Amino acid sequence: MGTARGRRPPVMADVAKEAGVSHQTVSRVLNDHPNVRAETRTRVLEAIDKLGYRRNLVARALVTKHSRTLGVVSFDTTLYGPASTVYGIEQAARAAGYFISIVSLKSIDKTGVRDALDYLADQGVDGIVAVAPQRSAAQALADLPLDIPAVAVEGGEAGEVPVVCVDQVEGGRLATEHLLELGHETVWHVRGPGDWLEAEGRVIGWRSALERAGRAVPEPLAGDWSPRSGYEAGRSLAGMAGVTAVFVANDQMALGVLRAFTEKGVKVPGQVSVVGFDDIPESAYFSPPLTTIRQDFGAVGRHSIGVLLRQIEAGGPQASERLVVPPAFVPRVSTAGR
Amino acid sequence: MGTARGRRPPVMADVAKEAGVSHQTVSRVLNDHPNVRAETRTRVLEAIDKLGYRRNLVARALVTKHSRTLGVVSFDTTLYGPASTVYGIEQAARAAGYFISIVSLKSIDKTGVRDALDYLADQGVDGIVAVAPQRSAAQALADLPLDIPAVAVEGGEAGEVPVVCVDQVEGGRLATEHLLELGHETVWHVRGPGDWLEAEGRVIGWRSALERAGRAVPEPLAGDWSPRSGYEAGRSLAGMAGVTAVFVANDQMALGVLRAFTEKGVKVPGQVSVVGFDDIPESAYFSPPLTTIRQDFGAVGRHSIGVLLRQIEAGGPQASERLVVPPAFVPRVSTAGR
DNA sequence: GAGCGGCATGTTAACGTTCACAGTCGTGCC
DNA sequence: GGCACGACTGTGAACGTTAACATGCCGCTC
Repeated sequence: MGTARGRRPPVMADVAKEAGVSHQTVSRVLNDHPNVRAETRTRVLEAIDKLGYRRNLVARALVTKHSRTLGVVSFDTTLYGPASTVYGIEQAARAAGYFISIVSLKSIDKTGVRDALDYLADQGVDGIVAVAPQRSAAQALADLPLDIPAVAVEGGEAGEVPVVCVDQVEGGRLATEHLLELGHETVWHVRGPGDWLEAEGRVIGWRSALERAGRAVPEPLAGDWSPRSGYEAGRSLAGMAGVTAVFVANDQMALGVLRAFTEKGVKVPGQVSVVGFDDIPESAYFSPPLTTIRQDFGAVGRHSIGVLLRQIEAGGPQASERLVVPPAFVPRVSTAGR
Repeated sequence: MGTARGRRPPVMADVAKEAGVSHQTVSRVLNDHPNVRAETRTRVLEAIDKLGYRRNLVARALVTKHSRTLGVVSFDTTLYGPASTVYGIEQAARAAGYFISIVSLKSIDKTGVRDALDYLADQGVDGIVAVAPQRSAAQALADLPLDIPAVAVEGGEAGEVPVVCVDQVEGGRLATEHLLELGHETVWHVRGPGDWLEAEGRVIGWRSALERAGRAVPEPLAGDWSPRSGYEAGRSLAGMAGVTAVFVANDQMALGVLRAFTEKGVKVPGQVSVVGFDDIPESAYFSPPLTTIRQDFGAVGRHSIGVLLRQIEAGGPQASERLVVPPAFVPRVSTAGR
């Protein structure tokens, strides 16, 4: 019928007039306020439907001071790990009725983190999830005086902000113990970049497993998560005597190691056993299929949103907590007994 | 210097009082309005600095009707392609001073797309980038009466909305011609899922190259992008006579094909040559390193934001355009002459 | 039947910004 | 000396929503 006068989208007042009530009653209907007569409610809903009214969330945010938007700070969302984490976060947030605003950082310096957080704070997010896998990022986050609820994912020692992470140490231990149980004398390690907490945790797990078993602890080889760095580590390892088992800190580097071994004629798992980390979708089809440690990114996302929302509902930073998600061992064919 | 902590954050009026001017003058300084005396400007800036004032973007958005936020709709951002595209979009948007709100869809039905767009529209985004690689998604987008500027990435035939995409047909052609030039009689194809426009484009490029050369066009094998489906296709191909060259629609499936060939004892590139698509970071370290077609996701992201911003600045949908990014051929060792 | 409490609704005032308009100067020109 | 004009600044009113308070009405209690 004669509804749309002008092109301007309808506002609450238009609905109110159409339904013959006040705009406040419309607001009440929209916010499920209990004290509205059923008959009035349906009349309002009909008017809303008829006019195609949509509530203006910006105006709402202005007065409530809640935008129902969560900020996410991340690094290189092209990598499988961060991408999966962010995906998990996004799904969990949307399920809870929140929007997600994302900032992907290239550089990891303190300024970058500070800028990203400011940027999000400016926009009026209700809370922030920081995927902070590097020591420097975690540090920057911890140092920042935050007036907004926040959660660190894969962040370091619980400081001000609660942390949700996968138990990297346990993962490193699982991988190493598996290799030791197969009868290997010791286990070599290709580690991730020094600044990454995940890399650190895996090293710790690996070392502690070796030490507990009373085995020699070889010097870890340095990698940067890329297949290329794994390839180079693999070339080194292939030339060394006595290497029969390698724990590589992620699947991509493990691929590089496998490649190097193939080129050098080193048989996997015949001569050397290899364990990766992450369980990327590809690793089941490496040559040979890679034994690895799986991280449940979905769970990490859900937990981080859970912790964050609890904080928001409580109206401010809570007692800082640390939630640890266990990793899972995924046996395939790249490992074998001595 | 000392921001008053614990107090209500300062607003424009506070700054105005501090600087001894009106709130409007503060607004002018903030918006780089020309008619402000230099001395006044510095006084205002000092007051801003002193109070630690930050402009409330929500209030600003309410009156200007511009949120400086762009919405992104995507599917399974866990996959390398979508993840990279979204990353490119995010970087380009931020460089242009825009925020990014993301919705990752699981299901691809029309309702899902509609809901996602509504969700973003509610939030007051200034424009929408839809990563719509499936026919159904592109269709849903085209059918929707959008009152917001939008761009489709990897969307189909240019309908109402402009499209930015990689030239998939050209990519398929490049891969196929490369194999033909090496002397192969014909080229087999493991295609992506039927609903995906990218899969379709690659099939078309492959077929047209074969037809132009007057070669037989084998029935393509169906895949779903996963390494597993590639593995199964590979097992089939390994059992067929006369297969010497295979063009696989993405690198992940190519990995599965390589794995199947390895298990069946089929030598690559000795007996069969394989070409992939995407150039994921891993593919240089497959066994053997994979010849493939690279997509420039960064360029796609930049272009889509460019097109979208042009539309926004023009104040509404423009003449629909179609921007095509060329793919690049990346030779490695998985292909060889007959 | 006066008083009271709860329900259903309306009225008015925020929220913090920008926009439209209205001043107030000082300057240059005839 | 008056007048127009431009530079600079201030005033009031939006924007569309929710919060706080006010108002009427009904039924119940004493």
